[in-house]
Amino acid sequence: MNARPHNISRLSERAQAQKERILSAAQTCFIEHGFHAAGMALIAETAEMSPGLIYRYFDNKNAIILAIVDRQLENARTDIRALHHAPDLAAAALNAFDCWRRADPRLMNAALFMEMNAEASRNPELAAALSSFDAEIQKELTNWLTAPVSAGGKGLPAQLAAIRAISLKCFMEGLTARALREPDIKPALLRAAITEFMAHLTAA
Amino acid sequence: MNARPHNISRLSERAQAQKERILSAAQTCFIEHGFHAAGMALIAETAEMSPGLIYRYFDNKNAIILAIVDRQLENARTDIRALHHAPDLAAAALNAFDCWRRADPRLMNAALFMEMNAEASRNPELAAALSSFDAEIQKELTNWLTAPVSAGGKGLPAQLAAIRAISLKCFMEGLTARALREPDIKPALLRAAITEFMAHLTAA
Amino acid sequence: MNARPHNISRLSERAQAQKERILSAAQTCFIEHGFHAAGMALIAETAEMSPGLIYRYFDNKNAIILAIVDRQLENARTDIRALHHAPDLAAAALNAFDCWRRADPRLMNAALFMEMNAEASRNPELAAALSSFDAEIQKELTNWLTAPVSAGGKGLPAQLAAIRAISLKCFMEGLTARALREPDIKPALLRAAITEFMAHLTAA
Amino acid sequence: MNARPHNISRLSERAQAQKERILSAAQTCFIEHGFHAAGMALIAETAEMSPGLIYRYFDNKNAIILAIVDRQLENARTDIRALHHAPDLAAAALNAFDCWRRADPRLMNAALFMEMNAEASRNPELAAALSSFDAEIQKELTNWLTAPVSAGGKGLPAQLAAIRAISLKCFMEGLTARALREPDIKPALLRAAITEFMAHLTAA
DNA sequence: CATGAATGAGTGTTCATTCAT
DNA sequence: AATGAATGAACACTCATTCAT
Repeated sequence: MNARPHNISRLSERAQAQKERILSAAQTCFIEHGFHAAGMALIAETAEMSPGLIYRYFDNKNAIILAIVDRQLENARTDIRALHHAPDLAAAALNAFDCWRRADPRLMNAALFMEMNAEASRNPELAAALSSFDAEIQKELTNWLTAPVSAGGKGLPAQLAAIRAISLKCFMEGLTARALREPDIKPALLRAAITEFMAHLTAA
Repeated sequence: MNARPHNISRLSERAQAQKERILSAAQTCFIEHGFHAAGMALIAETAEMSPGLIYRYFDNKNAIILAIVDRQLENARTDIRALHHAPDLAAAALNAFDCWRRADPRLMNAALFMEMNAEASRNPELAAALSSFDAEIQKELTNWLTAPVSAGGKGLPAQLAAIRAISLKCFMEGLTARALREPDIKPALLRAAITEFMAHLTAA
Repeated sequence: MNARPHNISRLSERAQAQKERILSAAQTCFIEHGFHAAGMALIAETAEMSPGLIYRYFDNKNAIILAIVDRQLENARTDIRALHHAPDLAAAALNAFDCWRRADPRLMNAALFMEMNAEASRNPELAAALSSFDAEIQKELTNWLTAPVSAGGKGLPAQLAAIRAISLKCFMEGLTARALREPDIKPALLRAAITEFMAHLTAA
Repeated sequence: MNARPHNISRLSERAQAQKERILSAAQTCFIEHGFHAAGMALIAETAEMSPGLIYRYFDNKNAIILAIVDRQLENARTDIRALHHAPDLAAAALNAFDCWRRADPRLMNAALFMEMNAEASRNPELAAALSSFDAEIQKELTNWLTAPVSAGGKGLPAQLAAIRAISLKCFMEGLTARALREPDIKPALLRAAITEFMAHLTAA
């Protein structure tokens, strides 16, 4: 009766699972070796499949890179949104810092973030993805900073909110570099820096 | 008698000049194409010498990358020191932003900075260089922030200065990402964000 | 009792139909892309079946090529026979020229003819097929040229007929190359050349 | 004194010799396996060099194919010109037939001719080369057929000469196919066919 | 009978590195 | 000291063929 739809669904599920497997493997490889040094053969081996099979699911290596970036951006979006409604902003930022240090293939990762930025300066498609993501984040942050306090916002005037959003992006992205260069930074210091900055950020 | 030392010295001078020529060429190529995409043939051509000759002065491509990173860090050090004595911090930061956007082969460059960070996450030697550089900068910034106003400092207590130094590093490195992703950001907005942050940074 | 034969016959019929479907698809693909550039996936798609299924009917791609060549030769045979009884030889040759230029998947095609000849120089099986086809054509042409005029022939002595048959084969096959290299040749010129040659051919 | 020019000349000589070595190897491979089936690795091995080295002398495989075709066309041009001044046209044509059968890498070869034609239907650059060659030959043949007998020509009117040139191209190219399909054709028969056709061709 | 996911050897091409000169 | 021709392993990618379902 519904046998056919069920079958179709299962096939599609499998394809999706395969794509996921490839992306996870690719992310692991990219973090470990970089976009260029991670060869398709290594990705295939990591994904436990033949190199040829990857091309059934992705047109080429660049498509994989783009998909990875999309995934990372999606994670970043989630992080940002969590930031909005966090009762304790500083705690949320500290948690993000912790994530960045780790190499969990499902999470945003500092090294990958650097690689993405570097690669974008030569890969226009990737640059476009990052650019549109950036605009999106800017808007979201501004919305949050302008929203009335009663709605969980910070009630800042629009002009100031735009400026503060830029500041916040700078600070958070700079934190990414910290996660790479001082992964063992004294938590108390880092917390203090973040807390202080967040206080400044949301001040009227 | 002293003919030999004299000769050696002249040879050494020449060797140094050759190394310099290679590094300049390499930096130009790396900024324009990235570490991976810039081939030895291109570097050799840019340095106006044969590919083979490069290997008389550097063991391999990686050694060149290391040397370039050292050079960039030296540049960054100079920038930082200039920042200290700048009458107008915000103006200095804005100027730095401008430099990053450009691909001037003699200057620190945002894309190369990202590439360095990405590469460091796989190359321990490079990571160590960046780490020690980081510590150095942290110290220098702290010194500046703790120095009495009469000495051009900001007169902050040591504990607070350390925290603010971290903040400043975050902000400035985040600015690097901005230079890549929003090279055409409205200058007024950027200036406002920087000015505001700097005021916060040096507040008691 | 006769259920089985009946079944077998029906299966065989179906198998034949499938083979036909594959060959038609393959011919279309080969004409459009050549033997090498036409992949099994494309042939399968054109035949509206899965790649795997093709291997139930043909051992490998080469077997398909062989079968296609056989088909093309059969077409050529038919063309030749039609030529015999044509009231106007030149018109028939001109018509053939037109067919060769086109990429009609059901007709002999100039590019495919070249590819066949090229491939035959490496594939003995194919060479043998072409050779025996050639002998057959030679015989048929000779018969036609020696047959009395009353029987639609040209009434030439056997020795001369053999020579003229060779000439005709040369000319017609050369026409194939013309179809490829000068598909837009002025029809009047071509017609004149063909007419003149045909007159020479059948002269006593 | 002239040491440098001499050196330069010798280097250039070497490069030329290498190109020649590659082309000879490639031609051998192409004749034996076809343009597609002959891989760069095989060509390199045949030329007794590494695959990478080939790319110092040719941009890509297609450039090699084009160069081979140019070489073949140059040979064909020579053949055609020899045909003009031959006291015995038929003998010259028979000699050409003999060359085509052989696989001498320096001579025009029937199998390669077929491959060229087949490939041209997919390779526009190659098609253009063949097309311009064809126009050149047409002109040369027409010149010869219209030239006064006193100048070694055949003294035909221009219109007729154009038609006969087409006929000759057809016949000679058809002969190519004969060389492939009936390499062991009875020489007497072939000579008779050629002689007869040539007589027709040059008749007023 | 039929599918299409999967394989893996193969493709043309690149490039860091070496070495005879 | 300097060259640049030469290497060969690696790269991203393709495709005829197989096989579990």
